[in-house]
Amino acid sequence: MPPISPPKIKDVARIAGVSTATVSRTLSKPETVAETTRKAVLAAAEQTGYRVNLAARNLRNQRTGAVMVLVPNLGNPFFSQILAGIEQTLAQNQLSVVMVDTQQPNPRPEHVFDYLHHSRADGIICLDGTLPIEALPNGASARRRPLVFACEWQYNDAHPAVRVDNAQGAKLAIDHLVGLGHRDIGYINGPAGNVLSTARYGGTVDALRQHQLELRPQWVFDGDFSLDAGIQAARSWLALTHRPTALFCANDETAIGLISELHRNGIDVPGQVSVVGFDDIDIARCFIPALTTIRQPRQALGGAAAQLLLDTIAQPVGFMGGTTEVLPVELIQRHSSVAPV
Amino acid sequence: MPPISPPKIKDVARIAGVSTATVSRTLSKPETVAETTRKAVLAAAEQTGYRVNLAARNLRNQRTGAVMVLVPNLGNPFFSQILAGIEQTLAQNQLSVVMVDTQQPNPRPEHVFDYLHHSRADGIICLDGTLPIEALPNGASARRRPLVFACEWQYNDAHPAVRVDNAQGAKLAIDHLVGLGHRDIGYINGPAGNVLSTARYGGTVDALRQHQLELRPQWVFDGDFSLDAGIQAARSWLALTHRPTALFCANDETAIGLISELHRNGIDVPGQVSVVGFDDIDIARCFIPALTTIRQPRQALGGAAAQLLLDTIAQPVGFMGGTTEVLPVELIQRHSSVAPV
DNA sequence: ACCCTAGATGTAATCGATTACAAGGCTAAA
DNA sequence: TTTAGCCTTGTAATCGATTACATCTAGGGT
Repeated sequence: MPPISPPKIKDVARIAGVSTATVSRTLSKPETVAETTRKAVLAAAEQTGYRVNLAARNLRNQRTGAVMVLVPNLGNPFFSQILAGIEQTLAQNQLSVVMVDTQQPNPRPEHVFDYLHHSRADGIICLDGTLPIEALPNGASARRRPLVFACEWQYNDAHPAVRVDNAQGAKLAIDHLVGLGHRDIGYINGPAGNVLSTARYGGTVDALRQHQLELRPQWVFDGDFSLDAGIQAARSWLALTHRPTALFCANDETAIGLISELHRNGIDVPGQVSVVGFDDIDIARCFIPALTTIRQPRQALGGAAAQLLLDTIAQPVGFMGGTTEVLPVELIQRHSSVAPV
Repeated sequence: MPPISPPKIKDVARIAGVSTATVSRTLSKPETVAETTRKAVLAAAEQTGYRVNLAARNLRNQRTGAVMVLVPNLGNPFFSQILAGIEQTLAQNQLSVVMVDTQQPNPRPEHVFDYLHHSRADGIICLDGTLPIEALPNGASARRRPLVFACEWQYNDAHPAVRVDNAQGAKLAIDHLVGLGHRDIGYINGPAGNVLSTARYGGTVDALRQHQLELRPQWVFDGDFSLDAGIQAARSWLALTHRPTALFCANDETAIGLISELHRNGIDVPGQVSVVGFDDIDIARCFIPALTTIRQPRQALGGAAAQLLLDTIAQPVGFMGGTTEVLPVELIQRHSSVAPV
């Protein structure tokens, strides 16, 4: 069978016996068209199975109907709920979601510019705080599309952002551990240079200081938010002569890797060391021991970012304020943290 | 500052002192243009920061440069690796990825048709085996875009698909448990009507039969791939008078929910009951006990689906064969399964 | 009966790129 | 010198929808 070309607005117009302008009006502003005409057009549209050609509409309307989401690592399950929140909010506004993994194996720097280009999307949600978005060629920034950060962000940056209160999360965790009686507390960090790492580390140091405690350098373990980072930290902890009695991890995956490796080496959590995570990923409540952690509302965060982008897009041109929306975090107390022996 | 309109091909042409046709040719087929001209055009393009307008190009070229991925639940972390595989392969082919969650709160049936519409995407990857893609209005199927299924699929369906050998996975799990000495084996199913549930259930029954064993109806627990399904199954198992000594779960999340709830009720895994999962999600290796499971290559599966779609798109029009690519699964033996007491 | 207005519809320009075809310039063979 | 033929470039149609503006019709007011 030959490939039948899809019906165009012209076909509908011909069948309905009107002009293309009338068809277009019927579909977008039905109230401006006479009752009889409207019925005829809708019938013709129905009969032909007409659907508007988006490329043509977008070209004419100078928009794309799409939002680009820049994800530092699509394969990381942490992002799935955020993406779901973004998608849901945008779909309700007839916008489609284009996902891009910013950690491509072939990182051409001009890619970044392509992402932000006006003909690609009506706006951008960036989950990657390390993307060099300021280094754009000649005057490109003036014709950039609205961009909001979600989750991560950039310092000294004028872009709107939605994030959780990471320092407050760290404080909740530390207060909790100190409240249980811990005084020797270690910290497993996220990737160096990551804003979340920095904020959570800073919050940890500050919170400890408020309790007249100090974060000893040898009790700070490098990490990268992965399970393996937790495993590595466990080995470092085991090698210490003077061990902290509690460990706060920059995220749940690290906490889980940590606990599993400690368990493999005969160390019981929380019996011999308490552990607190960050994120409250789904599995945290079913881990053994159930993980004490700082919950961040991931889906809501995605939804808020999408809404903020929609608001920014709706603003008069040129406006690009730096609203930062900070969502609250919550301590979820479970079984991986108890009073020290 | 006023919004500067972005440079168009006309502007580049004017600055380079050539026609728009020459600019277009320089950019897409440089070898057809004289050396001198090429340099002038490239310089002008560089100077203005010209980027092609994709809506215009797509309209003219009758393509969209995008692939639509239909995900049954974007928030489910299981899909993240598959999505990463898809994105990576497509990005290498200059295609962008539009993600759609098929479980919208407002499920208009004509949405399905919109997804498949030619002006939305050059092709579709569907991870949702339950989408009613065959129920399309008048002749729509003739002008549909290539579609491949990944992970899930539809029975009696002519679409290409990439999946793992689910029945073989079930067989590996059952053979493993029987090899350990188990004879009383239960199964926790996925959602009713889901092709994966059906295939894994069927594989389980067949494998048991090969060992002259039977899957007792009261040892089959309903589920839906969630942690809570595992928790529910644990309660059902606890309520049994005659309990199976091993449980095979339709996926890892269910297995983790199951083990956590058993643990909460003082039942040790694998001491009192062995558990095998399916998927080998990241955390499986760090769960306590480390989960014995059936690994499916999720990223590779996504990549293969994307490649299969690319191949289908490249085929002469009209061709839409039903190649089904089946990837192998692998038993990953860890610590949640041991010989019965 | 006549004019004016509001409402309905059609005409044609427009969005920005691509490309079939035409046309010009130049080389080389006759 | 002429002409065929190649290489390069320009002209203008095209993709499909939207919409400013022009046009036409019907009805109301005087």
